[in-house]
Amino acid sequence: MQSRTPASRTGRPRSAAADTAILAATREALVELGWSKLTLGDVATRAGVAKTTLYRRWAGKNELVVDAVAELFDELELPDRGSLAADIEGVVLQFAAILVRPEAKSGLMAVVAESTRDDALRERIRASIVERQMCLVLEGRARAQLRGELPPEPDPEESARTVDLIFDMVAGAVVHRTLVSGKAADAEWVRDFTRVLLLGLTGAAREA
Amino acid sequence: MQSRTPASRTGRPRSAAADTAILAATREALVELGWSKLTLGDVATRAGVAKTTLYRRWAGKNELVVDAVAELFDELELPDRGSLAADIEGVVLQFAAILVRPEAKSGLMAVVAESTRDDALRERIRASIVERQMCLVLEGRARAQLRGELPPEPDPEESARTVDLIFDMVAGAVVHRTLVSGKAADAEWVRDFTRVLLLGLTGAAREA
Amino acid sequence: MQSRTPASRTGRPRSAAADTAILAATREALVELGWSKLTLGDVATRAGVAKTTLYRRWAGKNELVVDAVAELFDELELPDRGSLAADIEGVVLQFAAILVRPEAKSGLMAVVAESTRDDALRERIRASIVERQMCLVLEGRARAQLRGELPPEPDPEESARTVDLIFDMVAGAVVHRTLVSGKAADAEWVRDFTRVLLLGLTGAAREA
Amino acid sequence: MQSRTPASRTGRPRSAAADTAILAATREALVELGWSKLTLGDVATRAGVAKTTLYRRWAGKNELVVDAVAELFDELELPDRGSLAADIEGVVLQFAAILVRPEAKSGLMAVVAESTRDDALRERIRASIVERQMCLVLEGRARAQLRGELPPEPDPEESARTVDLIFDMVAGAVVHRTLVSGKAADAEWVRDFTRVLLLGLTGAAREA
DNA sequence: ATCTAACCGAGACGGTACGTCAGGTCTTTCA
DNA sequence: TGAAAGACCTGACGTACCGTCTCGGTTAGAT
Repeated sequence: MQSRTPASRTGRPRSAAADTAILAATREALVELGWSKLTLGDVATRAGVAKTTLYRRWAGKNELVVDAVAELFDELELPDRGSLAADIEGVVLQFAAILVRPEAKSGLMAVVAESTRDDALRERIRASIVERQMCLVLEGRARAQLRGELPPEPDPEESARTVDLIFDMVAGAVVHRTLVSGKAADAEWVRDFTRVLLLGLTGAAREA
Repeated sequence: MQSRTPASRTGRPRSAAADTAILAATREALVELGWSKLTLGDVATRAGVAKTTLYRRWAGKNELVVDAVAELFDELELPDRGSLAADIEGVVLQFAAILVRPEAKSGLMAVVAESTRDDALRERIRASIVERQMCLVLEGRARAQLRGELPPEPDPEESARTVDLIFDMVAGAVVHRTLVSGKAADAEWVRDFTRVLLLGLTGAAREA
Repeated sequence: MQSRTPASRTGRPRSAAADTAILAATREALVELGWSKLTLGDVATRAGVAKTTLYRRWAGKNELVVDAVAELFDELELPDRGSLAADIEGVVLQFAAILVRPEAKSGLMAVVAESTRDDALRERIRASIVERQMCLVLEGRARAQLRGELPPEPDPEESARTVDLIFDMVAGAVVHRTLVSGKAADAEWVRDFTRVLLLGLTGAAREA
Repeated sequence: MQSRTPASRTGRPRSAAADTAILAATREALVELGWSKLTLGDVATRAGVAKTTLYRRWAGKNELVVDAVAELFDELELPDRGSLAADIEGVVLQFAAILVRPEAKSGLMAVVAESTRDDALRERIRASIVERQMCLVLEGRARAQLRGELPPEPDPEESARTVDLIFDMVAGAVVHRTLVSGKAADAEWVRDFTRVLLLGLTGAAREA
């Protein structure tokens, strides 16, 4: 997670319970205070932990919040709902359900904003949050190809471009709907969105 | 902009030059320092203005940055490029060109993040940034309907839903591509995106 | 008072009422806020006068408060009570009565403190507050000499020294009692004080 | 001194050197700037200490200056000079020597002025400055009674009144001479003052 | 069975920025 | 042209957090 495994074998081991408590406290503080008013001292107090313990494990607020928020996305799954459309609708609804939770709302955009000036942070976000979502896109496409709903991709390079495009379109639309427009990504919206997306994708695939 | 027009006739009037200098200084500081290290004291110094003058006009960092960033979007236009696809590609490229500028990158996501806990701020963003973009979507659709590329919408309520959807898809995809994925929304990507989007929209319109 | 009579005959004349209002407002603010929390802006507001008007007439807080407090000492008198002891007791009681008023308490010591680093201010205090008190000492001694209670002073230089001494002893004791010890200079204390002082003075005069 | 002895045994202990440095820096700043231009930020800088450290230990400027000035009076002693007159002259000269020092001059009157509106401050002054002086008066009287220069006091209540009176007369006269009249309390003045005071006291004692 | 290294809590440390406020000055409009 | 209104700059205020440090003490694994 955050530890770079300092390869120390001797000495007292770090308390595993502390990690859990700190991340939970971070989410709790995000809900109550939001990103900008969240302070590491407060998180430490909530977690019943000294501030030094916290700094020993995370470099700062950004890294801590990334880890705390990342755990929220662990619950994303892609159960087989029988069709590509149903699969997409299912995962988008799951994704939207996470985004409306205040601990995600407050923290996610903020760390993304910070990551525009901090490459290490961006990489951390990519690895612990974005990567997981990207896997779902790949998995969904593979499943659709098995079903015959999508043709097998001819060119691996173009394939990667398409996956990137789909990912940005899906994630971007849900995030924008939820956090910028401030409206719920409810079942109706998700249905409309999925229809447009799928028609576009199949149409583009037919053209090629 | 920020003034609530106190309608005072007497007394020394506010310096109009100060507003311009402050907003420019804010953008300059955003470029150099980014959102989180930007301080109002520093902005005041850069603008050659007292900190109190700044606080007299803006409630805080958030409001100031919204106004500073909003000015960047004033340059968004929708010249008639002859077809809906060309119009969309044009405006998306403009939008992406703004988003890669560091003053936008640093500030925009941050204020959006803050707005998740501050309704007044969200409304300010909507009025001064989002609204402008939404107008372009409406204008582009009207133009496409005149050209016969899109059918006139039958139901005004569904029409509004569609516009919202398009807007979230366009803005969301570009923002996600640029700020989350951290890749350029270049001509090739925009072409791919536009093709998928238009096929989806026309397909959905045909179904209905 | 504070004006250096710039001998300007033209223009709108200064409002005489303003001076009165400002000094009264200053005393009022001294009572409510004390020296350190008194602000010129607040005084101006209370007096119904613009801050600029105030600065046109006084150089700053110190000068203003000196004038405001000085007016309190205008009421000091030395009615003939028939004996030196009674005269002293009378004037000391008057002096103490002024010192317990909050507008004097708060302001007097503060401007004296400031005057330790500002000779112009010390001179202003001397001229408008101390001088008046010193006159009473001189007047009282003259009256006592007429009555035969004190011998005429032989040496003018020694005479001045004695007056200074008496003045410091009287004023100092009352001020210390009231403002440092924080106890009332009531009739009993004044009687005790006067007895010691007079016995000392007459004893010293007899020795010489 | 300023600490309320929170009796916390854990955590990093407070730096004892900081206290010394801060109080010395305060006196230095008093000499250079005087009370009104002294700022806590400047004191912190001079002491090589953070402003927060300063605020952690003292509630504000007043409390800090009281402690800084109080240390000046630690050097007051009452060596046995053989007679009451000599004892008084000695201590008064010591007292005057402290009062002419600019760090005392600037600070003492100012905190007394502030104390007229702040009972906690008055008590702090009493405990750390006035009390010490009062002890000298008591000690001097006891010594004089041993020598037979003063009669033993018959009534404890009247005794306390007399001590208070003497204290206000001595301290008040010296302070007034030095800070209000702005003249030196030199050997000659002290001799004159002591003669008058002693004649008054012995005369009053004889009467009783 | 005791080292001993790394952990833990508490909290003081030097700093930076905050948002407010007062001191003075300057620039309007009004009377 | 003075007075009122109020915006302006300067700079101190007291607070909150930052990230680091120094404590006294605890908890394992290694000797």
